[in-house]
Amino acid sequence: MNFTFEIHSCLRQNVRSLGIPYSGSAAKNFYMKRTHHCNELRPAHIGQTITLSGWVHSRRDLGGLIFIDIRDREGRTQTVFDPSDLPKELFVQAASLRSECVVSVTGKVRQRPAGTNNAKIPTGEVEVGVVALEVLNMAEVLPFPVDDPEIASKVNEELRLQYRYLDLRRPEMARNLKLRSKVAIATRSFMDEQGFLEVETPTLFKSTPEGAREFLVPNRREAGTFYALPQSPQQFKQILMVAGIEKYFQLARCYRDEDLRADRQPEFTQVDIEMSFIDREDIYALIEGLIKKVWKTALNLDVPTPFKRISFEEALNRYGIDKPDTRFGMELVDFTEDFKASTFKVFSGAIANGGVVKALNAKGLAGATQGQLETMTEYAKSFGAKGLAFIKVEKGADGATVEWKSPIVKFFTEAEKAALTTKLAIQEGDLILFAADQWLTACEILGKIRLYCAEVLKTQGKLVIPADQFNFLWVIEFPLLGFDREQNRWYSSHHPFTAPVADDIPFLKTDPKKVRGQHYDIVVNGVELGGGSIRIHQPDVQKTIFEELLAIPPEETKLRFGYMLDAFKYGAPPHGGIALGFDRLIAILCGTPSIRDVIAFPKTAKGTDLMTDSPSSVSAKQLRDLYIEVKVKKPETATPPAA
RNA sequence: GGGGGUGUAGCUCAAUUGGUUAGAGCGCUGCCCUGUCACGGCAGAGGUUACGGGUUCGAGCCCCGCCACUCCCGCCA
Repeated sequence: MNFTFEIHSCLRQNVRSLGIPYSGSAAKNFYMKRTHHCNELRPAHIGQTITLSGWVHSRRDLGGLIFIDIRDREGRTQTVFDPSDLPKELFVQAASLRSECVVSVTGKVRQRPAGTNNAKIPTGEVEVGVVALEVLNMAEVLPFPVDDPEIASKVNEELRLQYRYLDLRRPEMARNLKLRSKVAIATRSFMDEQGFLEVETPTLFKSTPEGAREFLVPNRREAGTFYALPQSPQQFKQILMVAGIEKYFQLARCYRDEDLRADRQPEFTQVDIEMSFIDREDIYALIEGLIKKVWKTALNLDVPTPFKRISFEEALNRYGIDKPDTRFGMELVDFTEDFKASTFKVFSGAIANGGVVKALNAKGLAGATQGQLETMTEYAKSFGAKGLAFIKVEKGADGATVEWKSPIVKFFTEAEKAALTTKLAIQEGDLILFAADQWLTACEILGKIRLYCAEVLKTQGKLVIPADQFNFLWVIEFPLLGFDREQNRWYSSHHPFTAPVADDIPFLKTDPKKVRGQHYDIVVNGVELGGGSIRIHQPDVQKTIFEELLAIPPEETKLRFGYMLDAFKYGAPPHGGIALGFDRLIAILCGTPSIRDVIAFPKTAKGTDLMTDSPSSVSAKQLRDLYIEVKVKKPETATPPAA
């Protein structure tokens, strides 16, 4: 009671000294400042008078006694309004509070009565006996609950994005943002310890229409010219190496105007890194150190290093994908030799055409439904295959012997069957799936099916992957170039600045397909976390790549990359770098499949922001200033003339 | 650009084969309640079944269109 008086008289004094009339507890500009966060109070605080500020998380009104849990960013604490200690009006005010009102509460920390501790929250041994309440703001009834994690996590994402400020109040979302901040800071401090400089690069850049579609920004000062938002700071960071920065990093915002996915947003953040006078090993060691520190900071886990390395070719051969999830087996097995002379023409014919036969054993999936087999067949067809060959290994009709149920087994010889049994370790209950096609296609078909089978086995409880298992992997020795049949020309598998492996340089002009790039991807649990390369630092090699292999006309090369080739003439050090997808990194650490859950204000699958309703149309004057004429117009919502 | 899924009360979901007045839990409003923490009890309000057409005696359900969200393919040097 006395304390209440003290606070109010103190407020009054403060207000008077500023010459502002004080209107009691309704004063808007001054309030009781918090002394503790809502996750802080423990038995050690018993007896202290403290102040909490935050939101009404939940209210339990027992009539003669009211419990209110106050929540702030850090946690929550139970406060008790007991009419025997309080002025009546204060108790009435407490009864009128509803979820998410903003309050400051002052009271005495006390032990909870025996048997009423709440083991679910860290502050559950104590409570605050309220002596003063200040309502800082009322809240309307919410469009969805933020206090119940079970319901809140199921709320339609559309609604969550529209009221993102409410969604972010949920402790689960607050935790994600907190972890993101911690990791960003750990990254900066690690890079600083390693001698890197954080340099900001422009986000108003030049259009370089290789690769992803760009966001364009019209230039008001010269009609018909545009900036582009960078897809990555690639060129700038290489120029910084020419500039002698030696070790650069940046938490860089990047923009790509491509369709979205759960793990792709039109703007995203990458940990962008570049170093001079290094080779691939230096990058591996640096990133392994960074990951170690990040995992320790975020999850208190010790990540073993160095990471395993696997070549692109081996990754495809064993897992059918260049970002393998190695937390489970089900590897692909090659049967090209075994079926070379098979009477089953689908197999032997593919081999005669220069293709391969591969198979995988989905252990325990013999009971696959017709629908599941159809889904897998669709995957195969999407790669151009005619169908999907399979064998269900099940108990025979007699209940004792094991039978291979499949439309194709009748074509197999005993030797072929024996090869399958041995190499795939076939047992009752297995499902064997085949791909017979060109090497890459066959691998990719089974790679896709392998992941699908794992999903099915997971839902059936036959495959269990611990949540804290992180299989890091370097994928290396990618082909430098791919060939586009339709356009009849070579393209960079990654980007045109990637240096060829030194031993392969002679093949550049004779057999480009054979040239491996000094490129590396860092993969964890089937997710591509990042990638990079040692760059070309000799202008003549770079020119060869641009003009002879990528067949970009010299004038165009000059127009688009001239400044870079120029820079390289004046002493470019050997250099290389890497970029890690920061949003994906945080999503993995948070255990969520969608990066929207780790971005404060993400966009929907159509690239809109439901809270601000952007993108939106602009005024005719704005368009005129930018020399822009809009040809296709969205029908405007007609404003009815005023009555 | 293409394929799949979803859309019913403020929220999460039901609604048999197309058949009476579209239900439940939570939330909300009112009343009661001094140890709750998913408080409890009683009562009540709340619906253009996303939207626009169509078929039918009759549509939440079937058909066509359209919008939004979502997952995937293409795309993402």
